Amino acid sequence: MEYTINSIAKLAGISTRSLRYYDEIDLLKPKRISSNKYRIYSQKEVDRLQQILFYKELDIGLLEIKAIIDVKDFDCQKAMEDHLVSLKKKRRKIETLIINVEKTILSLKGDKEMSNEEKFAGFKKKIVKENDEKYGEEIRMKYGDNTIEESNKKLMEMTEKQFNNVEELGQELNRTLKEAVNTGDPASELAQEVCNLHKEWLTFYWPKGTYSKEAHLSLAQMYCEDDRFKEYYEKIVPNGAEFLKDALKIYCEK
Amino acid sequence: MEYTINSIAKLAGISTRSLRYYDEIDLLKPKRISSNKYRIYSQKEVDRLQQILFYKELDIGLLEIKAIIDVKDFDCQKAMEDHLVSLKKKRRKIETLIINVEKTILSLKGDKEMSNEEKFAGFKKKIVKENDEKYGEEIRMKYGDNTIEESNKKLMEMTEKQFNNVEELGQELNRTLKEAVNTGDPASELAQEVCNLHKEWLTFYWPKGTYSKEAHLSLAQMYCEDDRFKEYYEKIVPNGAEFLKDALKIYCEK
DNA sequence: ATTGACATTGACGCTACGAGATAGTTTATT
DNA sequence: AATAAACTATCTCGTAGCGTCAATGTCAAT
Repeated sequence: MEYTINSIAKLAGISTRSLRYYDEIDLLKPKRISSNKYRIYSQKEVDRLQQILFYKELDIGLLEIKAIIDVKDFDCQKAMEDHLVSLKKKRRKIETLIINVEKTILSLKGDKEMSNEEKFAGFKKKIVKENDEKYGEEIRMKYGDNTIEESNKKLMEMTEKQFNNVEELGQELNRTLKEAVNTGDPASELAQEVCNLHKEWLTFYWPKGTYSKEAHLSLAQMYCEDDRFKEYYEKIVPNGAEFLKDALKIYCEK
Repeated sequence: MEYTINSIAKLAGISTRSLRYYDEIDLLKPKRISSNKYRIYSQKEVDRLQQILFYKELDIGLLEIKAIIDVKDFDCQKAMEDHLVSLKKKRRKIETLIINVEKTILSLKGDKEMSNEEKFAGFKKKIVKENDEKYGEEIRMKYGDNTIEESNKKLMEMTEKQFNNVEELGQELNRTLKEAVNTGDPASELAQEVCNLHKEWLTFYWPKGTYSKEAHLSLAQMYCEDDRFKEYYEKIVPNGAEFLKDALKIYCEK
């Protein structure tokens, strides 16, 4: 059975333009070109297209799809897991955006009730307390009482979603740190990505406008001097605290 | 105080390329151009840039930001609410992608436990039952027993998140339907968007590959002939069932 | 006078096509 | 057989928000 471009397009529910594009980028070549220059596809190409569309629905880029299908010993599972991570990252970003837009709308309304948030106040109070007990002293010493109060207030204002969000961010930070330590190079791209995540993570707990590279670096040094911090990061991965400090040094000074 | 392009860029933490681009699209013009063709900014422009960056952090497009800032009686709150809707839509999409990628990974592992899902099995059973009682008969008549069993199975396999997802989708469907009925035109863009949402909603409950425009259209006709369906959509908005049928006719036949 | 840091205006690249122009080919109708 | 309708082809521009050269001009310091 042979198909023209239109019949295969209708079969798959995509445009002929897409098929021409897939031909152009060598993702899906027609079986042959007829004498009148028409593209002729066969069942084999239909099958391949099915695969392409399957991965496309998962929002995977066309070039990666090509690799998945063509490269024989491609680690498909790893690709999917990586993709999952990037999707979760996007979700976190959107969650944050939604929360911020909602806050903006509330402030436009002049409405400061935030009643839903109060429902989680007890829960969050606990987190604040833990956070304060763990790191309160250090931050207080470095930046004064005002900062820590602001930080707590900010935490109090977090919605439950935001909390989940930052929890997930923390997990990603830890996971990426582990990977980065394996590279052994605090200047590696991965290590600098860790710093980015760490910065994101920090800005959740530090009040608005507090963040600066200097403060970030100073915190990094604390990480190694203070045994409690050190222990925390060592538990995640051996040499974690030291590595993070080195990476942050490079990150903050460039 | 006057600023060069570099100083203002560092101040705001963005690239000079961005500032040139903002100039190009008339989003942020420098106060004046010096004799050597350099862009010179003043405090006023810094303030404006702050505003721009605020909205940019909410992921609002530059052209819309321009409107928000420049158009005096711009309904900012409505813009934010619209934006919120589109963000939630994106979130839903990503949630679905995540679920599908997770399923793909599971099937790659050959692991069919889905233990987390089972936690919600009881909860979902209830939903399945309700769904079955409401619409089971009709679907059974039209498409046979096999389909409804598949449908239930599919529902059973849904994670709680997916459930929330489809709930939200249903709400958007209802909301959009209300708006569309107000236009009065079943061929309007909004009405056709309703059809799209309805299709999306259906594909959650119909087993894979079942969807066709014919089946969709046939369902639409049921909506009007059957009082229970009619009542359901009438409750959402007067004339809802009739309008949806007309819109779906146009949608399915084009 | 030279160097280095900063400025300028292009122009291409990125993603996955949509849309349109223009031209040739096949199929259906009169 | 003539004509119209439907289908095919290639080519080009546009999308959003810049990053990244490239080529060139300007300013401050050595």
